Amino acid sequence: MQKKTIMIIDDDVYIGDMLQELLEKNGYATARAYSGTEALYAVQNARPDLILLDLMLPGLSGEDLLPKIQNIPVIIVSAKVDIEGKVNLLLSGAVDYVTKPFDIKELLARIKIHLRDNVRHGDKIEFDGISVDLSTYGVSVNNTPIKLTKTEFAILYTLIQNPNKVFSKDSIMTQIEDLTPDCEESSLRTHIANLRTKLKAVNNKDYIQAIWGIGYKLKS
Amino acid sequence: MQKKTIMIIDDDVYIGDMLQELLEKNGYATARAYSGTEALYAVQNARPDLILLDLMLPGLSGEDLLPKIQNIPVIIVSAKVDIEGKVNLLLSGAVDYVTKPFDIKELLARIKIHLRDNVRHGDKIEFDGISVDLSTYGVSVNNTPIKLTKTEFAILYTLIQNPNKVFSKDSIMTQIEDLTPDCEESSLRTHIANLRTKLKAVNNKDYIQAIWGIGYKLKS
DNA sequence: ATGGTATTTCAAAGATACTTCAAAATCTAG
DNA sequence: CTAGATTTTGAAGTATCTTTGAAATACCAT
Repeated sequence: MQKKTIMIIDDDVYIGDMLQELLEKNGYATARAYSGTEALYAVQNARPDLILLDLMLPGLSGEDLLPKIQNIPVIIVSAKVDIEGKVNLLLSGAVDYVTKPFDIKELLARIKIHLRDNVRHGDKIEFDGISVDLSTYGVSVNNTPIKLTKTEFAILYTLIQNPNKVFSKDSIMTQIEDLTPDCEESSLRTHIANLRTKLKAVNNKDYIQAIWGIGYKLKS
Repeated sequence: MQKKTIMIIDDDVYIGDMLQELLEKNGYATARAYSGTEALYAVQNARPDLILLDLMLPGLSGEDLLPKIQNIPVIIVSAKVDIEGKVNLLLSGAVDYVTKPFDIKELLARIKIHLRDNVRHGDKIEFDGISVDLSTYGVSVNNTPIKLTKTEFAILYTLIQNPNKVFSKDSIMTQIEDLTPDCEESSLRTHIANLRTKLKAVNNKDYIQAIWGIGYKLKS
């Protein structure tokens, strides 16, 4: 899988370097910007997957920059006093914030959440046109509702937690064993086949890919 | 329109304050409770339209509090919930959950959804042509009054709290057990059937849908 | 290429859950 | 106490889901 790019917008070189090193050690590509005005330009060029934004910036301030960034998740990284009006920040486009000095693990965890390739709205998860809602047991593909049995639902729900991740047959069976305690591999194969057919019926796309000798994954 | 009241049940003052500020900026009235036991009392007094509930509470835990809250949509706000736990929470009355750290916009979106599912005027709830009035025990479909037994009323009243949400048979039986303490599954099935028939008589629409192996829901 | 193995597909049998129905038991109002 | 309404129960019928196994196909290594 291709590396995700995270842009660090901070005029403090020391902190910026530290963040950059941290992120690269954790498998992300990075880009930097040191002022608000520069950032505005750099975002267009680098097209990062996520932005870490310091509020205290020379030139255009972080608060002013924020509304100009569209469609890229922004995490505010700033001193606590700056974040007094945090609600306003969240309303003007930030997806999250962490205060300096920050906990490294927490920052990484939040980055991970906002980089997910599936989208969660509470009990509803969406991925590449598939929507799965746990509270209504409703599933739709491209907004067309489809009807699944509870086992098929459980399998899809398992796979969509981590799109593109390969699940072994055993791990899938473990996940759904509360529902179907005596589900053998042969049954699972049939359930997968049925699930495939139902998903495919909408837009003729085969979402479920078999990884030979390993298991299955939900592919985009 | 009158402001909707949202009750925040969380012992973490920092998070609670943040939520309160956020909600009030978005036009909601708020109420607070800081422990499970306090919440139990406060819910009766404030009669909120929706509740945000943290699971880790001093005194009565969130899991224990949940079944005691009736007829008010509850969104679980908690650090970690596994899939197994989610299903149990949803089946025991929660309408949704968000995990910390959460995305503010998603939380607001979820709140909005659960506040508008059905329309409440005091004791009266309406959904898709069905009107249920708790104070008079009156029910009508497309303005045609129909006569329900008190058990049928209780079942419908449970379902209409959260249209489209699936209720397990157990959770329905729990909701109505004050009226009918020894209601077995077979009885419930008959009540559902009778309720169906009466609702259907007006406009030939089947409002109650069985989700095979899971439970029932009121569908639009 | 060829053999061995894994996956896909298919149909049918088996298991389970739901609906309907009628009768018995219980409750309630007068 | 009685009549009517409500609730419970169980059984028959129906619909749906799950499992199974065998045949066909696809994949991998030698």
